[in-house]
Amino acid sequence: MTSREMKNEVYSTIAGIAKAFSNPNRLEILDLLSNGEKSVEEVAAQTAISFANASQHLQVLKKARLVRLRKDGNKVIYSLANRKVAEAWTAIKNLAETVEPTIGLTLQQYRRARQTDQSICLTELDSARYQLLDVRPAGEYHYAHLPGALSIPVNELELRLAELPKEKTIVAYCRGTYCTMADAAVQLLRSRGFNAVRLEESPADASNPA
Amino acid sequence: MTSREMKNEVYSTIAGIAKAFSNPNRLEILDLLSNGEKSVEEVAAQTAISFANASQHLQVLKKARLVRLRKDGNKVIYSLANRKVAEAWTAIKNLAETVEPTIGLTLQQYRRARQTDQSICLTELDSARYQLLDVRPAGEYHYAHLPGALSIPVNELELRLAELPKEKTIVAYCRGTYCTMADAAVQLLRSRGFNAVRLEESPADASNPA
DNA sequence: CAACTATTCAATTAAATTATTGAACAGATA
DNA sequence: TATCTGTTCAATAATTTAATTGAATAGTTG
Repeated sequence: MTSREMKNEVYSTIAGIAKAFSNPNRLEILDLLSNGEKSVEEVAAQTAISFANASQHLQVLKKARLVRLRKDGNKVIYSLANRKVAEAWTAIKNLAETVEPTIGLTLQQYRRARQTDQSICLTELDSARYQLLDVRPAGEYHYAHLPGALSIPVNELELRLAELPKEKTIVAYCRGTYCTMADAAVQLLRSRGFNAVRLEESPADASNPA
Repeated sequence: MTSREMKNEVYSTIAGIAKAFSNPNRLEILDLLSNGEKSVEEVAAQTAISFANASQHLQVLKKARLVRLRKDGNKVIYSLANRKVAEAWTAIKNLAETVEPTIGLTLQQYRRARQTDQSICLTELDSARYQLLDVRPAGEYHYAHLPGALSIPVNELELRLAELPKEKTIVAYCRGTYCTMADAAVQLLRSRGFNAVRLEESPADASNPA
């Protein structure tokens, strides 16, 4: 094996794994799986990806060994292979937001239009004045959640407003920076007379700091 | 802007940047530029990439804003855009080596065959018994190097053996894990009666810890 | 100004990727 | 065993990407 042969093999192998990150649908799937394991069906439902296409992208991620699967009855449940997958994904997100400021501007524009661009950090939280609220599906809350957070999935929120303390500011969070469930929750809560803001961080960020 | 439109735009933008990492030639170029700025000519010479093709890959990296360029006379000099590029590249390398053990095995096989698989860590270094040796081209040494290291480019090594202390073990390093200049240096030094090993780390690793 | 150097651009070809469709398959349920 | 459900596979078409070649460009040197 010559030096050139060794390098070609090594760089090609790494490029093959990096290629798994090069498609927007797969990135969205990685963000989703960062919040807990999901069946193909759920992945397709939670994204705008067709069922067969979601399966195909999951195959690509599997071939790159970025995800694992287990079978549960006739379902196939996918999850991230290990912590380094989320770390690499975070590093790429970080890099992208640095070199391509339009990402931040797009987010800002989306949130400004909904008046949900205000957010507070975990370190500013004071349980006397704030109530953390996890608006993700219950399964994701059970997989991992921030200490002290209440779980009310955004689609049940309207029916369960009574569970929330009127006198505190509600701090809603969801899957991460690019997830919009917390925005919807904040808008709903405000329309019902609550004080509400988004949380700056997400559980996935918190366990995989930048 | 709907939630879906926002997500599509954000994930597509990030995927576009991630795509820049999905080609083996570009990864080799990133490793090269981690060791200091280079002209297109130098990039092509140091890799197995043709001149026009190197230029093309550099354009791709430029479009993804992973590299910057400056003009010097009639040369165009490329360098990494910022620290986060090297950080993301390191995260990807780390991930790849974890999920794809063949990378490590290939490296090991290459070095075993040359008896250069032995290496020592920076923390084990004791300047009374070891002499650090930087065998990269002089320009890369001047861009950044480890404290206490001597600079003798590997292609000049044979003529400059007299500059090395016979009684110490020579610890050679080059561009990084996948660079083979230190292996060549260790082989040459041993054939001339020196004690020599590779250094585990590289300057790029040292300034961008995993 | 002519010749030279370093680089980029344009055109081409071969190969890979993406999304869609519908068929195939494997496990669970009746 | 027949049927249903969740998933994968195979075939296709549209789009991208990669490498090669040679021409074009911009700055420098004689």
